[in-house]
Amino acid sequence: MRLTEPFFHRDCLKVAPDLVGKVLVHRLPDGTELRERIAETEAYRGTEDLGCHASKGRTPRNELLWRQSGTVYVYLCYGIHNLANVITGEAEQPQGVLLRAGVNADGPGKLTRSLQIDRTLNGSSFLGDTVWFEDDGFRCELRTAPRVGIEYAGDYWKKIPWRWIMVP
DNA sequence: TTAGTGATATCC
DNA sequence: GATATCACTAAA
Repeated sequence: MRLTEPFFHRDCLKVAPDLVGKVLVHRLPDGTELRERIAETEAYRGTEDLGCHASKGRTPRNELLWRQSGTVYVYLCYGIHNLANVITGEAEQPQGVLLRAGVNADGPGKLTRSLQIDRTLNGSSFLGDTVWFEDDGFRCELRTAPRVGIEYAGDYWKKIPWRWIMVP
């Protein structure tokens, strides 16, 4: 079954682990449906989280973080890679979950590329008919780890275990 | 280990 | 208008 608004309308620290094992579906204009099971997520939470884009203040680029839960936040990183996030929690509280990998796509850039998710989806919703998540009953063990690629965030935020990985 | 890539923020 | 930076990847 498809995940609905209440699933995302929770703290990102709850949504991130729950999203691992779910299936992300992208329906293309021609009707093709691309699917990928999420294998890894990371949580980014609030302006005080130095790893979160929101810590730099509200800008045109990151203002989607303040939107209502279920919003799609896709941005370009290193000029090449589209990174996809789901907005979670209350509106006006900047937080979200980064989709870091799928079972067949090892890395956030590879995940979006294999599902053909790019910045044209930025600002749309995971509650609509273009991209959504499905729970097919799959369950698995998880392990946690520190987040990746935020060397600048300082010791505390760099080490906090807000990354969830599927254990095969 | 390192080049490649381009939008964004931050400084003139 | 110029520049530094970046939640990464592929090739070597």
